[in-house]
Amino acid sequence: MIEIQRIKENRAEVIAGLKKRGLDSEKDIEKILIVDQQWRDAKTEHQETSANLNTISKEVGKLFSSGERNQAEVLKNQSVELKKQEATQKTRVEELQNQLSKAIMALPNILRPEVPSGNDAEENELIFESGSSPTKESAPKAHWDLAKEYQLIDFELGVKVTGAGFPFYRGKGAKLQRALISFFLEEASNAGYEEFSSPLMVNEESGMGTGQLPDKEGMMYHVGEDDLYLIPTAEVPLTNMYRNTLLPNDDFSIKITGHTPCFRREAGSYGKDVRGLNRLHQFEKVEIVRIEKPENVESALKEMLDHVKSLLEKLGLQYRILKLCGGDTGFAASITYDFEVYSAGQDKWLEVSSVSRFDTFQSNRLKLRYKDENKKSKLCHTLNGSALALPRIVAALLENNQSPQGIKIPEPLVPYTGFKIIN
RNA sequence: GGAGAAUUGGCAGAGUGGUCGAUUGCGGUAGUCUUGAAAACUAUUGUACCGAGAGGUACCGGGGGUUCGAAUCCCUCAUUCUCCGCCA
Repeated sequence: MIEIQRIKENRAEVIAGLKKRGLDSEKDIEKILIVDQQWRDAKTEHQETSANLNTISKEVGKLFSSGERNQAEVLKNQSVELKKQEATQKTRVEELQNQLSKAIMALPNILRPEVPSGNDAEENELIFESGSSPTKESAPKAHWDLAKEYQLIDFELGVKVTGAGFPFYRGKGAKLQRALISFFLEEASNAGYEEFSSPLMVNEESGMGTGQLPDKEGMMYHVGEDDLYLIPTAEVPLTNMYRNTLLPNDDFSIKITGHTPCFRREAGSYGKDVRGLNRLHQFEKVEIVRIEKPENVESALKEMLDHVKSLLEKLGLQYRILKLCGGDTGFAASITYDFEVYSAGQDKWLEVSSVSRFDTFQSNRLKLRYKDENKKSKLCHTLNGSALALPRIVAALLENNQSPQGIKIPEPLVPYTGFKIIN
């Protein structure tokens, strides 16, 4: 949620920031400012009436206790009218308030100046590309064939038991997955992130806090009977731990990590994009989350990017980094960097991490604040990133490390898998 | 799932219809005293919002209601604890 203060003070900048998303927000902004003013006026008026009412009530109390019944009755009758007025004003304030917050909630985050303009993934900006794939095969196989050949993943079994997009991992496939999770968590720990194991379902308030609700309701599985949502990413529980929090000073830099399965409905996906491990309804991911004061955000972001880079390098994967253009950047983010690994068998780039800063967009919804050096409350900044999402990493490892002898496990991963090759 | 008890400021804990945003203790902050510290004493110490300001409004688990007036009465939901049932 954009801060109303920001809209008021930097109207042009806000409109420009939204324009980069292809949004013509001028009229919406205009309306927000009008409703905001109406709300303020109504609120002031209502408060005055309340103050009057309070004064009268106290007066009545005094008269009663000093025995002046008649006088008290007169005042009581007076207050009846005022009370009606107060109720009407209150309703109006609430209406305006709702209208206002709805309008503001509907606005996506303002993009940072360095975000390139553009409509879709085609126009993302390539900012880094690493070396080449280690595979020596002239016609490398796709991971779904390799998974079958070595009995690592069983897609059909998943369809039988649950449905498409819920595969079984088995044998060395399951172990590889477990090894990757441990490896990523350990790397995050070493980088100073505190590990959490979180709930996998969240309530509606949490969905609101990080911005999945109300805008992207359809992405999450909803358990109707208990009104809970299966998390689409660990970001939701990890960030919402800090909902309604006022940090006591500005001496903080919160770094948390966690592994969770992620559940996504992925309605409307089809074709080769969903083949094999490319897009699943349930997948494992290790997430890193940071809560920072504004001064530290830039360096935190760089640190996170370096962290993800180092993971991919340790795994020996060919990868590239994209700075997403306006049209491709998510609702809540002010800037996003995507990491993609090269998948030799499919000759395709697969997204394995998305590192974003949200500025105060989430913390405003979350009411996550800190006291600055002048003891004033200010909104924290939040950032998060995948480090990393598993299935596509598995896909890339299988495809890039294949050889006639089998699939070679990258050196740093061997202590976690307990085997060096899948054959 | 059933029965009972509870939920008050950073913590502990008073308060059952009328200057209660809330007694008190601890803690925090500032000061006095001290060479320094401790102790003692004094003062201060919640959050959000409206208002140019003076000031005002709201908040005693959440929501609703009764009343001129609610922390206090009523309804409802949530959470915690105890007992029973069930269970990894």
